[in-house]
Amino acid sequence: MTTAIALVDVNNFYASCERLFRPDLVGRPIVVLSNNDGCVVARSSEAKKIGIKMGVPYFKIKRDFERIGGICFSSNYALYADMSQRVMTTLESMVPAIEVYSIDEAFVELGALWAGDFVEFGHQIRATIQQYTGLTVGVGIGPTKTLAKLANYAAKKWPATGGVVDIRDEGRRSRLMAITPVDEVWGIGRAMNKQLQAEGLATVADLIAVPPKQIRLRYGVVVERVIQELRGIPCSELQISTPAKQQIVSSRSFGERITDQTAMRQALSAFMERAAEKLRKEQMRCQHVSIFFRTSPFSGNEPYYGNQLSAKLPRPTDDTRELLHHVTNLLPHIWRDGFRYQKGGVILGSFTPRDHQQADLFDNSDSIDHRLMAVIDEINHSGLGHVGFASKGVDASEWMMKREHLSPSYTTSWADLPVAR
DNA sequence: TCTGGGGTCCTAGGACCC
DNA sequence: TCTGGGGTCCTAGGACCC
Repeated sequence: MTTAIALVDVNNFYASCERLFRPDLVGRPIVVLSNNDGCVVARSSEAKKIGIKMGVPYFKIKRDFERIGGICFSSNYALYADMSQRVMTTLESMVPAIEVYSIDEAFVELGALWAGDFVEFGHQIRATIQQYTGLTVGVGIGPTKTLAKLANYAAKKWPATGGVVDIRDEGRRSRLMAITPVDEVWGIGRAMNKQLQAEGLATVADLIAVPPKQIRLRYGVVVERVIQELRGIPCSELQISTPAKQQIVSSRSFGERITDQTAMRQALSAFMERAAEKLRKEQMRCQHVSIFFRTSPFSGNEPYYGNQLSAKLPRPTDDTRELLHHVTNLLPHIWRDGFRYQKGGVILGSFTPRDHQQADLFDNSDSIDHRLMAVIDEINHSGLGHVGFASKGVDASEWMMKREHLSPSYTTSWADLPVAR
């Protein structure tokens, strides 16, 4: 038998995490909101059933949703990250190799592991994760990642499967493809779907029937690989070790619109502090810094302005002070008065490992700076207090994001530990 | 009033070189 | 009217993902 890959993902992950600690909410529709309590990013099955769409701005549905007993939560990433780790650890204990693909899903190498029936093993994975974490997963099995994804879709779509579907069998596969819309395929997004629909390709079966010679020309290499994978030819290996990051973004929508440059400088400085901390955690230095900000692209009655500016640094750095300096330098070049800015952020790029640095013959301040940053990071991670830089200001209330429906940090803060009675 | 954040990969096009 | 061309490197922007 050829190799087999499973995609395991948690059903309604964020909403399920919230309900784990609120058994009183069983059966009630739950949504989880994006930062700033902006739009819906996760829904319980009840919320899906009553037609709440992914990504819809919460204010548009709030009244109706709450009237029928729906409940909303702000995103609680500390909780989700911790629950995610528990799921992944459980999974790791059951199989030889996994690729953690996102916070709530992982590709699993099944290979020669299981002499018996993979479907049966899938059910075993489900039962174990359910028992250890209280969360329910779906399992899709196929010869390639893209097919495992497709199988996982089927496991969700048809509850009668019991949440586990294996499409290594070609007959089974083609029956599924004949009734699955193309946009359910991993890698086919909105734009490509539109093009495919216009050409009369509605199902996955239609897509893989396109003559191979035409594919690259008409749809590009990305779709070419997608189709190969759908035909059972792997184009993407399991990524077992985490690849080094290529860029770090720190950005936010502001709690309130920013209209003056000082506030923007402070907000971007705060983002830069976080980005620099992430950079040091990766043990990297960067040689590229960008800042960006924009007004809301949605408000039709206001003029739009957004801009981005980047700087190349003379030598790689991970020093917060130096990076903050660039924020201050870049900002005036693209700042325009008279707009109400809704979002901003910073991007770091062009990384080199910290330990492979060319030493400067005449300058040994490097090691001192390094120690200073290390001490700051240590203090900030200790939970005892926070050391920051003056450039971000002292009052962040103006642009800080809103999280008015935040649940307690049940699993990551002693003070919030649930009490059993 | 109110519309996420953090990533990757690919491509087109400009700058520059010889 | 009247154009070099090929290669490389870099960046911006788009598409996609969760």
